[in-house]
Amino acid sequence: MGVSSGASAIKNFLQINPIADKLKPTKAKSTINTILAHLEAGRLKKAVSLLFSSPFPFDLPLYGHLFQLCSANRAIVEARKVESHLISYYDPPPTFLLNRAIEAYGNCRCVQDARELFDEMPHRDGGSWNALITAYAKGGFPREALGLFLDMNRSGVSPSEVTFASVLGSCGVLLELGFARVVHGFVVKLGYGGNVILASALVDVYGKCDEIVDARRMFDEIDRPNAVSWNVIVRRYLEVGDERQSILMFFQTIQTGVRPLTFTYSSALVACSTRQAFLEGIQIHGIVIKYRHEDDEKVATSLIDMYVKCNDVVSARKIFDQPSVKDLLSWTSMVSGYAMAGRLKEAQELFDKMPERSIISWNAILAGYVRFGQWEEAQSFIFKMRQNINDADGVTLNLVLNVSTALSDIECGSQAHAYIYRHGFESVIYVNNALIDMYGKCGALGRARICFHNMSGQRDTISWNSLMNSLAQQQMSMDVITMFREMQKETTPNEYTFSTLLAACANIYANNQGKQIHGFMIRNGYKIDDVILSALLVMYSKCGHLEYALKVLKNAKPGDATLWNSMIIGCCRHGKAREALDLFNLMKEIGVEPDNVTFQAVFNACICEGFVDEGKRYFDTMINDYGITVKLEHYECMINLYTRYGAMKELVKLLKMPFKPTMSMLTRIFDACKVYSNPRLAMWVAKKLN
DNA sequence: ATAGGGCAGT
Repeated sequence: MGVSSGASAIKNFLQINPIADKLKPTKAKSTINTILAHLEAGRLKKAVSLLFSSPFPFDLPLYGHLFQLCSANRAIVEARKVESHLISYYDPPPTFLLNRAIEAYGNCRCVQDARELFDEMPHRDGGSWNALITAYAKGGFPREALGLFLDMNRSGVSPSEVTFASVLGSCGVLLELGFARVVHGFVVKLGYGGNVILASALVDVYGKCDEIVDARRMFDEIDRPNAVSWNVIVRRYLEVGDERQSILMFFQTIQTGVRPLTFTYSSALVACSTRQAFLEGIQIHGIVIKYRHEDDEKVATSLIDMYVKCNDVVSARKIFDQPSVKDLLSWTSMVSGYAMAGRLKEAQELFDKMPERSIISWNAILAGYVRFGQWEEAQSFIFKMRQNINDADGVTLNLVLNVSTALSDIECGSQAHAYIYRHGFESVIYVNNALIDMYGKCGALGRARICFHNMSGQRDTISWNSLMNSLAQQQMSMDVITMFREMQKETTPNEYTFSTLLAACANIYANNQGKQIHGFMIRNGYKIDDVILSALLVMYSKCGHLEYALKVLKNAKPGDATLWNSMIIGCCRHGKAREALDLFNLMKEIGVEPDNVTFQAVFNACICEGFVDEGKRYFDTMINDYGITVKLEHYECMINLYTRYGAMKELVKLLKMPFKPTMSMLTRIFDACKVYSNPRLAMWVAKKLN
């Protein structure tokens, strides 16, 4: 605002004061005392109505005082009365008081009143612009606030620090990065660069606009960041997904000696939860205690949640048991803690004790049953939910659909579908995706397709994956490959897409397509994780490209038997039994622990090549050296091996197994008895068959 | 004048 407008305010004051003095009778003295008494007692309404009914002007400071109180109490009617009184007895009214009036209207969220007064006032100064811009910014009209800022500059009034604060706030809401940069230049040019509040506001805008590097640069320029500055940088790091930096900045806050805001703990603790940073979480807990923030409900809930997410339910419970921190959210947090740890009985018990429950509390329990595959319990819980609350949200429906899918209960799924339709959850993408998944996995591909088509225009990668996955499971491999082409016109595939796609290629031995997909992934920089590696290996080995499969195996991190199993099975399938056994020996050398599937594959290799003695040795090794429990499948392999190559003595010994021989085993043995003429064993089999 | 938190699923 500068000197000139300040001077004009004083000039106004001097001009009108003599008039006011002339009009002020003794009666005013007693009235003003009554008004002050009302104000003292907090009776703003009475004070204003007395003012309003007094047909004479009062001292200017009284108006200022009244406007401020109207602001604080959001008393719009009173604010209008005070303004009306002021302009009736002072012509022109002093600008600084009208500015207070604009502020009051702004705080009452009556932008229209603020604007009208601003337009009608005889003299405007910088304060008037500030008041109006702030009114718009706070009133939820950030766009208009920015427009006014431009008008202000055009009219030659120079913005103050206060203006910039409001304007930067509005830039943050609108994610107006370009505007913010211009304002930043302005701030520096006018010499406000050292203002902590403005600098913090800039950190905030840059962070909100995802320009976290600029945000940090700005932050580092602040000489003495205050608690808000630290809060902003911790929060912004969290929201761009850099939890590590968020935590680091929190600890720097402490090192600088700044007492964190309670909000800041929440951000830092959420960061710990996401990263499962247990040790850091404990340290933050210590700081919470040091600064006596442990009784804050929100801080406590964040702590509980941090412990829960770091799998320390006991510590979570200790905080929860402190008397002052129990509210709906901490209850729910604790219940969810037990549920997610698989301690569903304890979760249920605590849930039953809750003084009140939200839909989130209900969902927490249901989510526990779903996560741990307790489908029957989940189903009866859903039933209980229906009886107790007449409410479901997107998460509930998603969970209900998961249960339906797992139980192949298309009836339950269709009921959920009807609910979704009636309550308008069709616009929720992940609910729709769950529907596609449910119908697809229940075998109702037609209905899955209908859901898929109904959400055209709002489909995401998961929608495509769901349908493709169901198609692949039902051997419609060509459709999967066709859909992949369609998919790329609309959205981007992810790792999950490729594992489905590669499985489909493997199913129909489409190794050319498989190879193309592999190349596509490499060219487009997709992460080749364990799941993809396994899918690639299965695809190559199934299609007989054993050399490619081997390359994949070499690139995988050692130690995972599954990949080796696929490789060994692939060798067997293509008549390379010797290589299969070499691989097994290599596995041993490298130190990869074989599992029961590995041995099944090894036995199959022996069957292919007629390695009877070797097969027997591997069988003994499995039991004696690896301590693997012999499963029926292993006996099946060995019986297959011995019968095919007439190792009747070994066969008889093997039949002392702890399983009842299956029908297919018995027929196989019986046939072998005929070929290798073993009437005694044949009799034994015949007896079993009867 | 700046910021403005915590619980359910994906």
